[in-house]
Amino acid sequence: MSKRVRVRFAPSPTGPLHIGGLRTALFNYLFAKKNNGDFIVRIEDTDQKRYVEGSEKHILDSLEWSGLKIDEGPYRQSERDALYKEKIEELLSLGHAYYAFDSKEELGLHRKSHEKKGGTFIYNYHNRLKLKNSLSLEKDETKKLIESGKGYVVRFKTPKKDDVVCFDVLRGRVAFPANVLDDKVLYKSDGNPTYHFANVVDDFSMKISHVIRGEEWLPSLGLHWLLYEAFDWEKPKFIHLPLILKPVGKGKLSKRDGDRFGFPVYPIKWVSQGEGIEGYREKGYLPEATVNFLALLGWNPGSEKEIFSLNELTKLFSAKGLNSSGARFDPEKIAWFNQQHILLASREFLENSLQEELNESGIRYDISKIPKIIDLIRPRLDLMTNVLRASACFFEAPKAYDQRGLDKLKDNNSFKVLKGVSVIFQNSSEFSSANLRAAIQDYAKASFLNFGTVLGLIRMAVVGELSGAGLFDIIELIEKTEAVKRVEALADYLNR
RNA sequence: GGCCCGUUCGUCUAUCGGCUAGGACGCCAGGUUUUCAUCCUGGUAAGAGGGGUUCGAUUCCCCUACGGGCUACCA
Repeated sequence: MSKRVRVRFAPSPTGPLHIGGLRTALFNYLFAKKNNGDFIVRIEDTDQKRYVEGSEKHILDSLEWSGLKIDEGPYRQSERDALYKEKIEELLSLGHAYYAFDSKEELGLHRKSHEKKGGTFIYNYHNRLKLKNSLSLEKDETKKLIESGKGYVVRFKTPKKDDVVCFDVLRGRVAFPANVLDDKVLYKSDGNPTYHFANVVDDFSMKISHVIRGEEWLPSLGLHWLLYEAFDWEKPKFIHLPLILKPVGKGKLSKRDGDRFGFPVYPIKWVSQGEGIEGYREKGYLPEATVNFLALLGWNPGSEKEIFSLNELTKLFSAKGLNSSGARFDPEKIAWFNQQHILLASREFLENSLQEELNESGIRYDISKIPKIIDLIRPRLDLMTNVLRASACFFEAPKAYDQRGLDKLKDNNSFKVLKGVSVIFQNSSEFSSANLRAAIQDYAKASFLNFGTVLGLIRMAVVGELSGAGLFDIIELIEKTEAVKRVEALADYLNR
């Protein structure tokens, strides 16, 4: 029997979750669900300086909105201090770690002087004996420094070897020359573990089977690998996901790109210091569409199908379909996914969305007409935020007329034509779409009018612009009194 | 600078050595809808460059170029 699949999404609460983070969470989730495993969330809050109030909530709310259900957690590293203390003691006694007393200033100086010479300062076996630490100092000196309260860090004692050979599921063998790996700080002088240490300890203690994370972690794989070996722990499998790149220009997608390109970078709204930045949810995107788009950015199902629900994705997902190169974020494609998912959305959902908007705006409506309205506006809906706009003509007379459209349409005869239409409407015995259409058709023919022009005028009267759902369907729905009123209104407007 | 990863249409991608290089978004044209949208049909457009290996390379290897990431007592 193979090991139970357990994956984790491990964000740090240093700000809102962005769309790239959501994708990492999504791939973890899909992998877990596909393999009947557990999706665990762990908040990596070991750096109290960078902690941002509200970000943990934003992360969790974003996951919930996206439909990613957490099986375990959220754990918080800040609540697991005892574990890390125990493990660092263990590593120290194993001789794989040591105390270091070099000040930040001293290290900064070293770094600077190396940089000047075009090199990089690396703290490891080739120079650690020349630096201030428990390996270079006498035992009692070390003890004195520890007890002095001036602060110390615990560093990893990188073994002296040629190559650290690691394996990544997507990339295969990845080797790092050991001499470029430095003795990373494992425990900070503030008494907290660093990311690297807490991360490895937690992944092991939580029995994580697959570490699925962003490619930005690939360079630290060597360190993590050595850490597992130092503890003699069995390693998880590692999958480093390619990064999401900006739509245009250089670099990876960042939190500031949203403003610049005019598309959201957060799943849901982020509020800080009274200022809110809208997310996909607020901009009218469906979570299904957002998830679908993200899933296909760097992964493919091996077929030509593209539209999937989250549930379908959990059945189809395979790490094999993951690819290893960075992908540019395409706002136009996510818009298309949204449209496709609106086309597929349940009637109830769309009805409720419309009713909510109507209630909020205080618009009175006939509930029995809602289903028909949804049918008419659905293929015209791109963003959920447009439900009201798309259905406005069913509830209210146009507040204004599209002037350019009207100018093209109207002539000296328009007033008369509209009056004629008004009479036909009033005399219509069966006020149905088909009937009305036939009546107007006859009217145009008998009066030697261009049917399209007549239709345009009526549409202008009813909708206020030359677009929207089938004209006679709208008219049937708004019923005779309202239809006549609107036609008369435009006639009056033209007669002024 | 050093280390690591990557490179197929403008963008997301398929291809597990045999290719007339397939699909999707976008764009363009046509059709349906007397509008708009949806939908349908067609078109546009690609394996970075140079070396190998091979009967045959987009596919495997090397070099170069380009892109990306990392290089903190941040994650």
